[in-house]
Amino acid sequence: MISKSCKYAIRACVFVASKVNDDVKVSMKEIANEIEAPVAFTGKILQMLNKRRIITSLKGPYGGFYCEKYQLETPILEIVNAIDGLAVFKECVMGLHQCSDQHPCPMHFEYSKTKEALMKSFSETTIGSLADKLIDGNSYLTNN
Amino acid sequence: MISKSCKYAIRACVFVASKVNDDVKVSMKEIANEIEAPVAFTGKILQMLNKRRIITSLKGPYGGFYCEKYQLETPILEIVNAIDGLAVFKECVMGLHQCSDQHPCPMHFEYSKTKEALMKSFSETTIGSLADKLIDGNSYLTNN
DNA sequence: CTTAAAAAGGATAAAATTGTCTTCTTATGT
DNA sequence: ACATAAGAAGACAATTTTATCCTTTTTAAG
Ligand code: FES
Ligand code: FES
Repeated sequence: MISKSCKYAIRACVFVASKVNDDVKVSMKEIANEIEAPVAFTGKILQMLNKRRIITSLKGPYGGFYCEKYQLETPILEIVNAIDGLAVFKECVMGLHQCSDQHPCPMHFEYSKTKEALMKSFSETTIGSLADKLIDGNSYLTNN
Repeated sequence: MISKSCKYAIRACVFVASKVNDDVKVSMKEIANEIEAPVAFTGKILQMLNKRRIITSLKGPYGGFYCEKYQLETPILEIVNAIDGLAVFKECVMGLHQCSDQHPCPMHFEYSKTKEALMKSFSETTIGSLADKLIDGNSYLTNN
């Protein structure tokens, strides 16, 4: 569905966002530890997210990653777009080069509804709303 | 969403199934050509599908691949299972090792509904029904 | 029985994704 | 200014997925 990198990215964003009220920055290491990903690889992902202004980074001592208020409103769709692109929501299930009502594959009319729904759901869910669920203790970011 | 191999597999099955009334066998080459995949790679995929009895093969001159009547009832889900496994329908969107109501990630309750719906749709759609849509001319297997 | 056509199987290779290591840059406190 | 702590960046390595090539086996027709 979505790539491993993208899953790391979503978890990282939600984790960082969940710290916004504590007004602390979290380091690459802390994030990598939380999301159970290799540190250096986590770094790469955080870099991309920072470039896209999905999270914010600050170098130097006492530096790290954090979310600005406006960034809490970022839809999860933007994370997916930043890491994997939007192909998963647009491509044909059967691999035709174009997915369209005009030249549909046999699964198109059944399947494209689900794709749309999925994309809508990803675009309406914000990083902040997921962080809130975490904070409320209704859900988890780590295994066990 | 699903792998390139799996897309090839679905298209291959539907193509083979669409020939069932003509009572002909189709060769690896013909299939590869139709689904726009490399011949040898198509061979590997057809091999797996044959092993799982999703399609049937016959070696030798006048040999090739075909669908037996009962195979038309095979759900698309079985093709996905044969090539990619069912992980896409079961795994956590955010990458937790287990997806469950007891230990949900923040996206779980929103997302797992869609996953279920998708899996249901894949399990209720048969190879034969897709082949029929092709035959009716309502849909296409090739680009352009 | 021989020949030939086709799929099966195994070994390799290319490309994409995921992961690692080292050096460079920036910010902070003294 | 200096030392240090952190992310940024680039080169490289491992793994997985996709693709190729060659040989073997099976089958049908003559
Ligand atoms: S054309 Fe295949 S899903 Fe739209
Ligand atoms: S736990 Fe993440 S989708 Fe179910």
